[in-house]
Amino acid sequence: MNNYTQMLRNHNLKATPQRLAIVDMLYMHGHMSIDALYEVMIKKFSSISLATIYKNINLMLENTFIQEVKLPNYKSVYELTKESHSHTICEKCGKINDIILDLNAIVNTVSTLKNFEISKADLVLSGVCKNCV
Amino acid sequence: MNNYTQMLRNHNLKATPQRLAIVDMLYMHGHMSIDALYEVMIKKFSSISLATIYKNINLMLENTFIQEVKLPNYKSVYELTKESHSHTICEKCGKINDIILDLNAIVNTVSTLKNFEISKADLVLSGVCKNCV
DNA sequence: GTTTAAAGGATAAAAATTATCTATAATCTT
DNA sequence: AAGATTATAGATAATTTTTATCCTTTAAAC
Repeated sequence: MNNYTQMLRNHNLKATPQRLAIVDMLYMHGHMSIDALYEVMIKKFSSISLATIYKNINLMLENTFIQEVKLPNYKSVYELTKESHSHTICEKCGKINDIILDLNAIVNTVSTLKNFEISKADLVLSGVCKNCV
Repeated sequence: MNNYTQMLRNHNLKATPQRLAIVDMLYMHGHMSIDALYEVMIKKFSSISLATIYKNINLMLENTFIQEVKLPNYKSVYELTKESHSHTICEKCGKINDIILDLNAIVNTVSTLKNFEISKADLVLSGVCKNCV
């Protein structure tokens, strides 16, 4: 039994082949839209329903097994939950990357300045990656 | 002729009453979803079509007269284009606020570290505002 | 005022997402 | 390991969201 099986069960999710494949795809690709996910899944499960993709994505979101990443000008993508991080997106090639940044200074500033208790900071940096300049 | 009339024309948009009202609503409310906008607009223009809202929002986006703000767990909201800024959103009351933060340190770090030319930084801070603690 | 080009409203169409229902498969119990 | 239990997959319909079309009206230019 691989580790995703157990991880899914720990989140009260049955480890179905479809689900394991979704998790596997997200792990391999890093970030995927619903469409992209359906496209790769249909290759493995020729009769998979789009509803199954949606249902599973929503369930996994509720169980914080995965996270939604909202991007300017693009559709949302989904990724496995991991250490808190930010994202870069290349406006030329569309490549999305994780990047771990220390946002403590900013978070602290806002907390004290505005009396706003921050629980989460979502940062997306848009631009041009080194391969596209 | 008020200033929005001229501003719309500068963006090659005819200054129709509906458009002026949309701009006015965005100015007054700061951030509005499509639904919220339609709700207030129907009060002024009892026969306005939802399509008109969508068409205008999309046109104004293309002309960068307004900006879309994508928020975790919420629908997108729209705001008049102004000086670059970040957002806070209260998880209790849903209130969205603008906040001007200096992200230069972070932007520079990423630029040099990852060779990524940043053109835009979208930051949303989720948490609890001072009124909701 | 007349012309013209764009925009509004009504509506249909398309796209995206969610709900329903039944057979099946995963997990639990023994 | 076999049977009982429960959640899930798939098919499909329904709903929601967004866009397109078509014709009439209106803003802006002359």
